[in-house]
Amino acid sequence: MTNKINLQNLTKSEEDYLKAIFQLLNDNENEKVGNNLLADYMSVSPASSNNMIKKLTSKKYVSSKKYGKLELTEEGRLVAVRLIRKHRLWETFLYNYLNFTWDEVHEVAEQLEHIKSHKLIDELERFMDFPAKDPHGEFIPNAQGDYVEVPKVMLSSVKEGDTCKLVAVNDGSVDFLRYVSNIGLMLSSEIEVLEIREFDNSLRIGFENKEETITKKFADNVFVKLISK
Amino acid sequence: MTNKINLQNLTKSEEDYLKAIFQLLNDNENEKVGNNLLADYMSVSPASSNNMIKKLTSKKYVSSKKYGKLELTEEGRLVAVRLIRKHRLWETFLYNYLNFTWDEVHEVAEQLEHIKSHKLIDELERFMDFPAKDPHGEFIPNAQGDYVEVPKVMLSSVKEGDTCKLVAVNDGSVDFLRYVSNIGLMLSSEIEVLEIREFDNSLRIGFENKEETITKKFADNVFVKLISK
DNA sequence: TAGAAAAGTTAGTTATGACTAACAAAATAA
DNA sequence: TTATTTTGTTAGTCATAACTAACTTTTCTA
Repeated sequence: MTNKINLQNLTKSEEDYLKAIFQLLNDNENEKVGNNLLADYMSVSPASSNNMIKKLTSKKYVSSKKYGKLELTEEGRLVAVRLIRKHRLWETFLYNYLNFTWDEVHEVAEQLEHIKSHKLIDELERFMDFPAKDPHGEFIPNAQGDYVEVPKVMLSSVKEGDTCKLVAVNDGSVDFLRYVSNIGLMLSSEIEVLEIREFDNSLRIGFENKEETITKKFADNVFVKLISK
Repeated sequence: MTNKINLQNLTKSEEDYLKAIFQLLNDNENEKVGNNLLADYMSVSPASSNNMIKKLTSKKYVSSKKYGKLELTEEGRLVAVRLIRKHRLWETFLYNYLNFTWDEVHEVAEQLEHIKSHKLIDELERFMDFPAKDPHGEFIPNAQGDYVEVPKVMLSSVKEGDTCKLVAVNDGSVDFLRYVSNIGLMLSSEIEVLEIREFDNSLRIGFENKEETITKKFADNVFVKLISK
């Protein structure tokens, strides 16, 4: 009888849930991550996710109390980070070697990340010469499970010519949110800063074949992550 | 209401069974392929495989009658060949690019073959510049589903220096079978023909770090497939 | 050709991971 | 602070794909 947890013997479903919990905890650093949020993220009923939470809690990958918030144990976190590592390495492979486009990589990587073989993923990483970031600009965790987030910065601090991805907006005002979506920007939009006008600090930005001029105040309220190859 | 069969919507299990039936039909060209053989090959109980046969028959991938022999429909054959195509392309990738050895490739390819993406496999094939054979020397079927077997030849007809794989023995005599296994040869053994002595047509062969001398009569009763890169 | 062995089938059970419907607890608002 | 909404839980059902045990059909063999 051993108390060592076998990280290999998880079902595809269990893996998907652990990754989802990790992502939700990361994306909602301060707010509570609960069952309904998870159910929504996984596109299942709250009953289904509640079942899985119980299972993962009894298997010591998740720590949760009745009606309480969700957290991952050290083992659960490791499983999730390894999945993200695999996902990002495969996305990089598909994008750099197999002519996949930015928007095609995710769906296939979602399948490939569940392939069980340490050698496969480590050799794939070596074959690609240890890439630091995936096609979306996110850091690829190493084999030890070290996870680093690309820092979130204000759009107004991005340099001319750089490309970035919209990850959050300052949601203080409803007007502002409506303004953002009217322009056509949304979460994950890829934005290129075409020109910065020193006169009034306004920015000319390009995204999805459109161009717009935005004010410094607007750019101060939009948060992005830099994408670099 | 359409009568077109969706080749994409099969479970991993259904795919595995279809591939197994295809392999068994190929390996036992004349003999009857039935439920027990399939169960054995899949390492499940006859009840389980019988269930799946019914399901695949109702879905028109398999044609079978009660207590009768198994056959694949055209759709079933196509599913199986596409799986074999994927399996062999992945094996080739693992072997040629990711430092996998001959005996490591199968297990991982067994998982990778179930990834659903036409683009993935066609681009992988292009990336490797359309390889004709996999690391085991088997032909890789094309995207249209054309399947060609590497011909089975007598070991006595293999040229000096060539490498081949044992695929069958002439099983007329129990003595001979015992002789073969005593030497240490078995199905799938990789055999290199080191020397052919013209004096008595005996062969010096190497396999799994061993060397043996065999007679022409012995070599006439061992069937192999040539392996070429 | 009758009886035994092998091959195939059916019935009923189990685990996983979905679902709906009904209910309980917590959080928010009046 | 009570009422209402949101969030979380439980009970019971379904499909997939495995299992065992019992049974039937077919095929061998004496």
